[in-house]
Amino acid sequence: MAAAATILHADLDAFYASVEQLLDPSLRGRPIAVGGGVVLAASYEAKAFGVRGGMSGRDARELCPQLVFVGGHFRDYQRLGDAAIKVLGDFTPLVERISIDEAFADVAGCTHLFGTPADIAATIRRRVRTELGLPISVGVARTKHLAKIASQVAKPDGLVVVDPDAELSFLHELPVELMWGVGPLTRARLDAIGVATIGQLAKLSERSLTRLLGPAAGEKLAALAWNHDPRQLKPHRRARSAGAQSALGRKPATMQVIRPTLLHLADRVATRLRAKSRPGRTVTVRVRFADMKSVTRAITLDAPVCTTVILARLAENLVRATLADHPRERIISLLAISVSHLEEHWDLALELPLGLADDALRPGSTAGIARWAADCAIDKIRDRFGWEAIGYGSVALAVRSVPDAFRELAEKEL
DNA sequence: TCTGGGGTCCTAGGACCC
DNA sequence: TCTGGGGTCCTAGGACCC
Repeated sequence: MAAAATILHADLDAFYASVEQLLDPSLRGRPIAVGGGVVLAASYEAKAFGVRGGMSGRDARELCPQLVFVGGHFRDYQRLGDAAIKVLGDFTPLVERISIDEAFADVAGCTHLFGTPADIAATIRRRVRTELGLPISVGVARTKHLAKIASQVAKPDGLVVVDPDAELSFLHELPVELMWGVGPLTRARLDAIGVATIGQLAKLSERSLTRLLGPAAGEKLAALAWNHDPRQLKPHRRARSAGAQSALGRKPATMQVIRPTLLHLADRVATRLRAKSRPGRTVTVRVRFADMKSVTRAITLDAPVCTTVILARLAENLVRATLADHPRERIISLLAISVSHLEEHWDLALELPLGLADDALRPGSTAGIARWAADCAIDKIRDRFGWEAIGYGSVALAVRSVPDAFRELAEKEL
């Protein structure tokens, strides 16, 4: 007998757009897009016209002239997303949140209290609908991969339970792009050899699959196509990196542009690292040029960093080196900073003199202590009066294309 | 003409160590 | 002439996800 299907995947439908339609009833039933220059989310009515997230506002309006653009109520997205995930938590502590609007849950341990997994899924959908006013789709299956696919199939506003005895017949009819890990490139490669469904993919020989996609990806997809999903549900995953980026349009690759932008990005990242006592040892920058090609450059330090100006200086050195390697590139379109190799928990008060990696910049300097103290003071003022009350990089604020509140929605808990 | 932002994971090659 | 083998860490790039 097959194991029971106890994994739920719950996914709020067209989340940001649904919240806007909830807050403003006049928007219900109409094609709407959250955002302006870029579509951050589209309602189902807009999706019917081909409007998709990530699309430019202009392209979206071309597809759907009556499209309504709405400003985002970002605080409400956070509040309602948290509330929906909390409904899952009322049934089991085994909840793995994937993003603001999506989570896995394993209900194996609570069926004696709340009924079958299908019952629980139906209750969750009903509660999210009545208590929050939002549509949510749920997939129920034996594995994460199947549960995730089931919730996609269930959309919009549906429930799909995959019977453990009928998994392959469910899976093999579906298009390959529903598989976890099949993006545009893989899909195109499969399409080129006439493979459109997961069943067709499953029938490929291991050799032709690895020749097409490489050994690791080929093996992984073959396993998933035959329904072998080793991934366990992990309730408490810690972030492995934290970063920030800023699209610049087209700007000359000069220090007048680069320095304030990097300071602003470093400020965002380092503040988050300090708030969770998680400095990191590896600093990576990304520079995107006018042709949208980007280059990364990284350095790994002996001691972790979380001081704003030190992170900014390290990033500046990396960007300088990158530009030196590409002397013909005069225009940049994006800068990014990311910090990885994060410490689990760093006691700043105890490790201060070693923990600042200031040596990497100025051997023998004790200025790191003063900088750290300055950062702490800024953090405290912001806690009381808000982010904009004080800080670095105010020059760069003018070029931001996306509100900070939206950026925060995408940030992972460190 | 323009093309967002924050992440994860994987790979390949090289340095280095035992 | 040919020339270990395994492991770890690091960098750079790329595909993918939400």
